[in-house]
Amino acid sequence: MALHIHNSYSRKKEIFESITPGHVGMYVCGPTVSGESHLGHARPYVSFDIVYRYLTYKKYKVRYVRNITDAGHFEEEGREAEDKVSKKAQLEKLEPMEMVQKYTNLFHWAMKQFNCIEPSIEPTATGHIVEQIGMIEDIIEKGFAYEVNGSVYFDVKKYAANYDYGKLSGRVIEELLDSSNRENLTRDLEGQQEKKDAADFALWKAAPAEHIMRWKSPWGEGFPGWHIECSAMATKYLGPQFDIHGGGMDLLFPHHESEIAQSTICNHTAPVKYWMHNNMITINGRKMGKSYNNVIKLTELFSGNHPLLSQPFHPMTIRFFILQSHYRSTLDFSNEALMSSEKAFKRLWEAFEVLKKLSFEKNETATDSELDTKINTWLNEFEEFMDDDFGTPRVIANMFEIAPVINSLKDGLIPATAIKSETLELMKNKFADFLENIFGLKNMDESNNELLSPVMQLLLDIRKEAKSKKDFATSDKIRNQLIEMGIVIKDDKDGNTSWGVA
RNA sequence: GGUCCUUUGGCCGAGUGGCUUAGGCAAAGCUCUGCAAAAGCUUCCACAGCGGUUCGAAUCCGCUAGGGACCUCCA
Repeated sequence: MALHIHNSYSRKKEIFESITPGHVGMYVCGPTVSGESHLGHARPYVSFDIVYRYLTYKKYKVRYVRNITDAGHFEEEGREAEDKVSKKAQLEKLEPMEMVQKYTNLFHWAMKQFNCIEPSIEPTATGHIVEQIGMIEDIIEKGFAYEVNGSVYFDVKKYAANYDYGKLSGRVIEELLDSSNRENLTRDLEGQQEKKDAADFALWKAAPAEHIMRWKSPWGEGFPGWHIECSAMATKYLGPQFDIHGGGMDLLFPHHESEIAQSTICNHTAPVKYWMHNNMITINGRKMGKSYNNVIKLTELFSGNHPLLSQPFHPMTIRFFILQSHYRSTLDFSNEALMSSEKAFKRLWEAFEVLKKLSFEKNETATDSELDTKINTWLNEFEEFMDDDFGTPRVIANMFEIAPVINSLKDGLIPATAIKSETLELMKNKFADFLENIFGLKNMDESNNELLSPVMQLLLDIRKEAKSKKDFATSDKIRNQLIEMGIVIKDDKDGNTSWGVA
């Protein structure tokens, strides 16, 4: 089965065929670094990390571009028409670039915690003012934008007369153009008057005097409009047409719709072959976002320092939590759900560790051919499920089918001869490929360091001796005290004892 | 108000026109164990309501009810 991707543009699953054989160009809308990332931000970056990793697994050479929006998104229709970044900077008494750097660093740190692979190129909006201005000039020249009082607007009505504006987001153009249909626009919005039509959007905004971030342009000092950076940078690094553009569903309109319009005018072609949108993370059924005041920041999640959290959560728990649902479904967050994921992930990972150590003599025929066949089916479905629009939850379900088999093989509850050696090898390969390489998961327990291991071994030896003398007071003391320190020891069936962090 | 989406067992979450017992967590029982923990086995068989299409629907269609997203910065 070939890879199928749900294309938001057609609202259907389509067979994935890259524009250039063997290569994939992928652009994902990155963070606005005017504040700390929260749980909601984790979803797209983990989801598209999986896409990136899976495409790589499928032998594609992927150029993965993810921008940093450090010029801020401008509230072009906002009450005070001010730059989010500059406003907060004043509150915090920081240089705008200092603050932007701070949150960029924090974002990178969080991505590393999540074990997300760095994008191939991570362009910044401030670093591409020239390209953005160039693109705007081009659009004006082609007659699809106009200047008013130092600002430049895209002429949506003219565009819509020639192209399919609104298709991606399912908008009806007449409705957008007829402002009386939109209650929100009955408010008195600044800057609205200078537009030819309410549906027009800004390509360039003249900067008010108090605006800190500003650049010279053919239209005076100002700053780039809301959508142009992605069009400019995607075009620069991926060309006029590229394979995948990703982002959150909330960006469908107007952001991505506008991107299509801008790029189409400049490049005479629709920019993106496959649009992918991840769904939102909700909390008590409501989207997590600043406007709802229900944000849990990543630092709070990792530290457990939040009223809704009973404990800290490891980044891998969160990653696993995200993978347990499909990227196009809403995912409802709760402390309980995360605790459940933590436990599940631990169990799965331990089974994986056990699997890596299993080694049996060569066995050409399975005495339990039914089991052997089942395992092979489960394993082969890994790729089949991923090919079906990245069905990570189903892959995980299959892994949990196999986990008891692994543990039983280790404990001898299932004899080694039950399955073929090659089946065991396939298990090892598939688990390593999918858990580590594609899902990007890794061990939560990093305490297995060189200093601690021999010390633990010593303790376990002493305990073993005590047990053999039926000195349970000593053996229990060791076990209980270790538990207090957060280390759990487990007596295995083969007489050995393993340990790990609780 | 407009457009679109969604509604699955105690909780989280896949899934599809006719055996998937999806899976996880929680709970209960059992096995193992000096006792634990871990592990294994077993139990818990849901698909908002009402109609319709069909030989057959949780899965398709319609209506009703609830929830949500977007229309404004938003992952």
